[in-house]
Amino acid sequence: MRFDEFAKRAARVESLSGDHEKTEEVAGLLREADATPVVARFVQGRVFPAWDDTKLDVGPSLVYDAVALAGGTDADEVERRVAERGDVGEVAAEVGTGGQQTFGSTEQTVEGVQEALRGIAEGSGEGSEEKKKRELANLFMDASSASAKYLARLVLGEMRLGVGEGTVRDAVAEAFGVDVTLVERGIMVTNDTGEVAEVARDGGDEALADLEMRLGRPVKPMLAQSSTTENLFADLGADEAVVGWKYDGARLQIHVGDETRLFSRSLEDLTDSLPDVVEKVEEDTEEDVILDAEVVAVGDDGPLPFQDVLRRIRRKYRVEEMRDEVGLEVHVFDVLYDDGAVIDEPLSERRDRLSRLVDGIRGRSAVVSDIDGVLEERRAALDAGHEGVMVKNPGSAYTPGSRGGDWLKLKPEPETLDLAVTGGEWGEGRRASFVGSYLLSARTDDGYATVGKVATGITDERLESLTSRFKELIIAEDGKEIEFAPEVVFEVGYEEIQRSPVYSSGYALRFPRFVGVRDDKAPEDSDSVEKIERLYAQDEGDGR
DNA sequence: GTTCCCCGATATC
DNA sequence: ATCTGACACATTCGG
DNA sequence: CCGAATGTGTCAGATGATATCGGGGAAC
Repeated sequence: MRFDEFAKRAARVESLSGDHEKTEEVAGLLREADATPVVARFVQGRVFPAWDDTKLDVGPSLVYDAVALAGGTDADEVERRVAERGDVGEVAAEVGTGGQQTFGSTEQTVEGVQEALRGIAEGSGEGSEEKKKRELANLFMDASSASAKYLARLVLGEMRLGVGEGTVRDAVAEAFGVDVTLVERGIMVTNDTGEVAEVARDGGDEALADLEMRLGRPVKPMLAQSSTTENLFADLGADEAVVGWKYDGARLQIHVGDETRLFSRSLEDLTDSLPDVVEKVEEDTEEDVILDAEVVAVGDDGPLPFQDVLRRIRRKYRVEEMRDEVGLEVHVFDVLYDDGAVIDEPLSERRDRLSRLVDGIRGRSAVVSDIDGVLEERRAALDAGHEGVMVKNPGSAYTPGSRGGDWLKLKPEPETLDLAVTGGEWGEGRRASFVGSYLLSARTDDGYATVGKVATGITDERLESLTSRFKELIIAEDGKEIEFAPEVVFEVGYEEIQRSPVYSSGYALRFPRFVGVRDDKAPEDSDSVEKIERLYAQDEGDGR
């Protein structure tokens, strides 16, 4: 299939609004394309399957350069236009064709594009960035304007077609007349919609059924939903619950076979950066199992901030030194494979199984039958400096990648601060015509110091009214960045205060969200850096 | 010619 | 991570 | 009893802080 044809079809998918229509359109595309696996990935904005460690290493900046090179402008001009239009794709489409004519006429195929991108991904070493730019620019020059649009989006991983894994799953089933459940299982096990589409096309239901969970091949971890103490048992739909401590670390899927492999939440192989974890696991476990766990950083006085975990995972250099500086603890809380997949067993059985398989590195959990039991565990977890608890349905299976009501997380109510808005940034995509995020500052003795930004928690309607209000307060603009006169105060919710190497106050909010405008407050009445300092110190004292 | 720093990309939450 | 919004589908409400 | 209103689940998209790695280029 020519990439140009793919681009036209993609445009059609994008224009549809109903899920069913989209699914049908994607199904048609999969059926007609000879390069089924490639198309199945491209349609989701993926070039490589999730398990593939190949990275394009191409981001917005490099794309602007390449588009500029192809279109004979400069990167600043491209960036300016992207800020205006809110979409790289559209700018690429315009620039590459001078607004009118198709530049090249090379019949680039979908597979050809994939090959070219693989080539780009593989480049490294001196001069490689320049080479990437040139190769990308060549792709743009060979592309029609429709192609350029989707090519730009593809390399950035944002197709914006409204198509995700669920749509592709249904489309594969429809396109090749196979069972959706088998497709879903296949995707779960392979983590590659491309491969599953091909298997479905060539071998039907039978071939799909042969795909199985295997040691060394990671599976997406099961996810949780947020809940509240009031709704907990109703959300769970059970009268008993398995309550486990929730640790502030990184998710780890541990495969113990001939060798031990560690995978992250997004299926990245983390083994080489965590030799101490491998040792601990091998001391405590038997072979041929897959475990689900969380790693946390620990010091002499209990758990360390999440930032310390980040200093360990994915590290390539000075791994041995760091292992002494930032200690790690593993807390295993589930088992997915024990000489064969056990994900369909109910949690209560897997929990028993787990207690037979591991001992020292098992995370703490208890079975309770009322909210008081849950709160008791949460108190204990918080006192020990951890994040809260996970509450799980004892009868539930392990459903990889899904965020159903079987696992619930219970975090403390978010704290709130009143902060002055001193800046902002123009948005992208559907926020293109709005200020998409706001810079927050806390009071100091002689002015304001920044503590982070907020962007989430704002309704579309509010986004619009805020934008017109803040337009009046613009002092300066630089690219997409805006400076505002400090007049408006936002109430902002957050999870935690952390030390910041970036913001001038020296602190930043973790998971900030917009709660409301404090029209009753002037910026001089906003919260101070001193208060933030105090809150930070207090958190530290609270057993962490 | 080396070393150091900046910044973009990619990952964690 | 967080949040909003769009849609599909199931359940309840109101006449 | 039927159509409208309401609730629930799933998905997509737009955005937060932060750490490391790698390439490029300035400083030495």
